[in-house]
Amino acid sequence: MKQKQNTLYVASLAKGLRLLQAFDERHTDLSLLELAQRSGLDKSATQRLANTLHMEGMLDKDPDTRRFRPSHAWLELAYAYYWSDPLVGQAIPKLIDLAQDLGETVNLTELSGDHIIYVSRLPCKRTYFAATIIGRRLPALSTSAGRAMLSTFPEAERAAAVENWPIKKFTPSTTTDRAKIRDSIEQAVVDGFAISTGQMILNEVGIATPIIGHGGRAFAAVQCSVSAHTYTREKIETEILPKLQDTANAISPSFQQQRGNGISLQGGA
Amino acid sequence: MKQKQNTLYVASLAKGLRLLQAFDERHTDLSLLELAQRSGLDKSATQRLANTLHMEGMLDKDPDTRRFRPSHAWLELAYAYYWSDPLVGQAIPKLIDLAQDLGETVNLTELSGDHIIYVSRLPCKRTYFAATIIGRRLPALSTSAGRAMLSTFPEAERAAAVENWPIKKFTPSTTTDRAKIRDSIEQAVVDGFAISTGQMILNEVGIATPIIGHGGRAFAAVQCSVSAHTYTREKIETEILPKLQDTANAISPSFQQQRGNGISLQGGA
DNA sequence: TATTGTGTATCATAATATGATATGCGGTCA
DNA sequence: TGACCGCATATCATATTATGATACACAATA
Repeated sequence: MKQKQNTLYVASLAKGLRLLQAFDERHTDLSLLELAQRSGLDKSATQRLANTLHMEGMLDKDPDTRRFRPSHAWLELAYAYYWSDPLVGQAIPKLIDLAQDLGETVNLTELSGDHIIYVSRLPCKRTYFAATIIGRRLPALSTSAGRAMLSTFPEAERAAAVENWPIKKFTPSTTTDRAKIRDSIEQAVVDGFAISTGQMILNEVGIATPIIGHGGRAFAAVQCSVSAHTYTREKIETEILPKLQDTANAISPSFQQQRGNGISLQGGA
Repeated sequence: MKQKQNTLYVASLAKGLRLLQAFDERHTDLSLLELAQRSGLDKSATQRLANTLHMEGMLDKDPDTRRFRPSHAWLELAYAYYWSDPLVGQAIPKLIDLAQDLGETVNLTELSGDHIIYVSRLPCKRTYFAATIIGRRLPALSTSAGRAMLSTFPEAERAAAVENWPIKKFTPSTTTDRAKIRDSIEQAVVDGFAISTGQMILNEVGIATPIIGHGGRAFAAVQCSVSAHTYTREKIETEILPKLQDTANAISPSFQQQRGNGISLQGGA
């Protein structure tokens, strides 16, 4: 295992973290060997590290199948995160009101490097599972929320992001043409909001308004997802947008701190 | 640092985890020295471990104040947890419907040792912050959800739990008399649901129905919190309870796996 | 300017993690 | 039934890796 430079880096800890990150939507429970394969560690190391994580309550272990799974401790970490994020406390009451008012699913998203992450979600209607749980990361360029945030950035940064940030194709109608994405963002600069259709799921419309923070830049957005079957563009602009913008504007002034732009805060390479 | 037995336990990893667990509702961001104090590690160890966590993206670091904070990665872990918990996928759609139907806050809780933990929350009205975020752990005996789950346990285990499990006083009206808690649970055995008043917050009423799992035992519950000012006991029993029970019953049959009773799954001591 | 409380960097030492190897255990197939 | 296979678990000598005392840097305060 490569030592990342030296003496200020505890490799064992990093390896242990790699084990945690081996779990995702497609890998919900893992055997020892699977864990070893997914983490790239050898059998012995995996054994010791997984055992340690189990002892410390970070991994559950099925006594019959001997397979490991995320433990409740993972939710406790999320709990601690929420208290530490100054935006969440300000936003949640207003988001609750908004969701009840609209009767549609409302999300709070933050910028995390070149992705957005769902920090808080208030589902009001049944949808697919991934749309109901927090912590999901998506390429910023492919989401209404990401485009809304980017629209508050200086022109040069917007251009750089459009050019370099990753894109992923989720549906046949996901936009992979960066020129079109640029247009969408530039439109958001004018409008103050962003709309995207069918980027993640067919016939799903996302509407997002930026939460303006430090220096006029937005690192968060209020987002709403509705069905294209029940909402026309006009209906969205008259019924949803004003309330969405009011909510974002109401959150903005009470939130002064910058966070999570992924350049200054994150270390490593 | 004591080596927990030997050779199958990586102390550095455990120490790193202790650093993560140093963050909670009262400690949202920590300096290096605070981190050292709260984790019980010396300055050098803390420095190396915190630096590693930062490099790996598990801790954000404010470039000005040099203080550490939980990173978005903590939410990603929660995301992975949700996929791994077989109950959540079954429950969420039904909980959404329930919350919309009732217009009141609905929670999904699971048993985690002798505590309950909020796994999913669907707030419909403004409340205090801690009631809106997932991952909160509370002593099972002090909650309607915990009592509802316990009511499905064999008599001997119920008795043992009432006697030994922890209690914490949150409000002046939190019940600390274990005899009364026993009565409350025995009543739930008969009724099939549990109600508690003012345990966490004054004038807050909690109503919970167990989600029956493996072998008739419940390790999860559907819970609803309402204000005693707007709901009488009768109103709760007629308007809320039937729907709550329907939801719990609808989830139960589709959920066969046992999880998280905290005895068989957790290791260590 | 001196001082205190921080964060950061360095380094010799030994304690700690390493990973090859061996054992145990439960299935599956002939 | 017996041999086999896959996987989890245990062991142990080795040197790689973490250790923590110490020294330095920097900012805020007095």
